[in-house]
Amino acid sequence: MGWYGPLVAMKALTSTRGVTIYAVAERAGVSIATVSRALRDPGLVAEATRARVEAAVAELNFMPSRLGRSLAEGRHAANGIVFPDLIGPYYAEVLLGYEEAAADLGRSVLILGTRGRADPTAQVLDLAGRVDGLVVMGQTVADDVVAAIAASGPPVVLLARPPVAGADTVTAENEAAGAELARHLLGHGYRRFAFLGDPAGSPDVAGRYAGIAGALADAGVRPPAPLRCAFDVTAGHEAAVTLLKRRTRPQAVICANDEVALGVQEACADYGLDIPTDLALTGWDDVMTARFVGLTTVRQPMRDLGATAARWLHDRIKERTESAETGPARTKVLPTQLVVRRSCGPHDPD
Amino acid sequence: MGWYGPLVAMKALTSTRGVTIYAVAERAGVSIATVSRALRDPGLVAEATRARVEAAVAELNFMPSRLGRSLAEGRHAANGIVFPDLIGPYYAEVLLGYEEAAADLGRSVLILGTRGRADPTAQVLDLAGRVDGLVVMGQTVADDVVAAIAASGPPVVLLARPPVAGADTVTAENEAAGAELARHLLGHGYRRFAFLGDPAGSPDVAGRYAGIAGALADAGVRPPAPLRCAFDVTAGHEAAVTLLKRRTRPQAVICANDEVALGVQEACADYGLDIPTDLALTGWDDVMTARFVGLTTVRQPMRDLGATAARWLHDRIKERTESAETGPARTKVLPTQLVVRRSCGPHDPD
DNA sequence: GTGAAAGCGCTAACAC
DNA sequence: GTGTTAGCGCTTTCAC
Repeated sequence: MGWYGPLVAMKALTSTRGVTIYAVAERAGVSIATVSRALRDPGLVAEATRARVEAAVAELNFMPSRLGRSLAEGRHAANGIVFPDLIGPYYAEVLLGYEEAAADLGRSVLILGTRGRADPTAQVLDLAGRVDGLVVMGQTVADDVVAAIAASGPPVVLLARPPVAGADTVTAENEAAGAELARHLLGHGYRRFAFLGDPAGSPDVAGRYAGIAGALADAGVRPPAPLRCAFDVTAGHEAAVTLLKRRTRPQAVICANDEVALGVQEACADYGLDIPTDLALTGWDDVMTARFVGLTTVRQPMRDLGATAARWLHDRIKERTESAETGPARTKVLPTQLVVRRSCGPHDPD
Repeated sequence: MGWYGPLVAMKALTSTRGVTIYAVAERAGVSIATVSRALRDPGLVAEATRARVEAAVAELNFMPSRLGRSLAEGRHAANGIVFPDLIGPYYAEVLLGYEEAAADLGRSVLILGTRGRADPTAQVLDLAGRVDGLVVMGQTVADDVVAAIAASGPPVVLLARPPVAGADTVTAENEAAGAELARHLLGHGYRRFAFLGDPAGSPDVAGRYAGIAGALADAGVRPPAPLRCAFDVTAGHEAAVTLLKRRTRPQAVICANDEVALGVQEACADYGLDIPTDLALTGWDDVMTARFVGLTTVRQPMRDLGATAARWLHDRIKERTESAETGPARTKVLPTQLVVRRSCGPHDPD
């Protein structure tokens, strides 16, 4: 904005803290209204006046207060995003896509991780009061909270979470990809499966499991009950230990995400089991490690998820600003892609 | 705060948008001052009055405006953080540590990625105007901008970046760990080294290179000139291709971070070179993939970096609020740890 | 082209 | 214990 001229200049006069528009006006010998105009639309002010204002701004090192401005304008020029956690590459990538797109649209980004806190409601509501629009990911707050915000707070876009009335929703394809993955494994000849992950813990996982179970059932194979575990390497490792102790061992282990699969891989190493010879293994997300260890997985467009959410939010905010009609809630499902590597078994080199 | 009772309630009366403290006061039959008191220090208000206020708050679904509150209080209750990028696990982990600690201290977090934009100054200054304290990481903005903010804006804590007058600094140990790494490799018997990464592009890398070069020189080995490359897998891959074309091949390749090393590993696979037989390889950071591919590296306390910065910032903010004396700038170097795995060569099983 | 003044929604003296 | 009122720093009619 204004004060990037004599950067290493003054800090005297008004004791530096809080150089207000009044000080600038006084120094320039004009009214605060003129200063405001000169700053936000120089065309409205006479050449000479503007020069004086600019000089005063530079000399006083003036930076308009965002708070004052926002209060007067009735907007924050900021967006928020709520995510369950930041552990693992998935959320970081989504966040990256979101921040990038939001910044391009000239908006600051506020983040809030709920990391399984008992009741993040208060924090989410607080966040809602700081932004012009809010993205809510996965299992972070209850539907009624989302609905309440969407109804009487800023617009909300849901990410990787089932739709709620009044909010747009962006997700990645889960069910069809799950089915495709299952069919691929069936093609390898496997008939005994295990599923590691908690469908109840995440809408995404629920979708993946549904697709997998459906495809297996269609092939006359009884879908495995999910072996519930958290979303990280340690949980996967532990779940695998449980699994490997059972009397009949599965031929293929399908995991809710890549990190769980990596935990399984660790456990197999401990037990002297070779992947894929002794056990086929698949993950989900296609994080960097998956590529380096040859893990078969399903790639999600993580950055795109974030970027799409940012753009949709922007639409809604504009809609409101221009007091246009509020369009109906939108839904978008971004495509995912099966990535076959060596962990699911041998393939003909073609 | 107030309005989490009848969540799915009203949205009428004041057209839902902007239920102010005046509306609550009117409905409760009291003054706005009383409403304010009832909300922020119930003890100051008579039992019966408070009940009426609370009822009004609930019925109107009132949520105090952050903007109004912040303007009156003269604080944002928010912290900011500026980072070069969010690609790769490193920054995400630091951010995680920061957000977590900040949230525990009751502060919201604003993020800003500069991702190599030409001049992020304006954005950083804008951010500075939205927060009570700011963390600035690595190579994002010039020193004079940092100094200007620290002098006449909110307190600043520097992260993974050389000290600037007026700001605290938190970094991870680089030089000593670099030396230790180099000595370890010398212990393997290697004498021909390569260094992949750009010391000029990051203070961290500069420190690592300095430590490595020093230790090599001490051992009578001429330090390699850095083969400059960016901080990601692709860059590492490309740099490795250049390197492997040279007439004399190094015995050990030391990389500025893990992702560069992973790129080298890829390139070696393409060239049919085995690690560590044909080439020893090391990274830096100890990201998840490093563990799974057996990469020797140096572990950084990434979350701790973020958490420490958050706490220091909190100290400074409190200092200012309580108009206490401003203590002298602090500096902290968090310890790092050499993690030896198979990529640097065979070790005696002990 | 410029100034005066009315807010934006809240907090905190200061009275009563 | 409660009400009045003066800001907090800016934007934006409405006059001149």
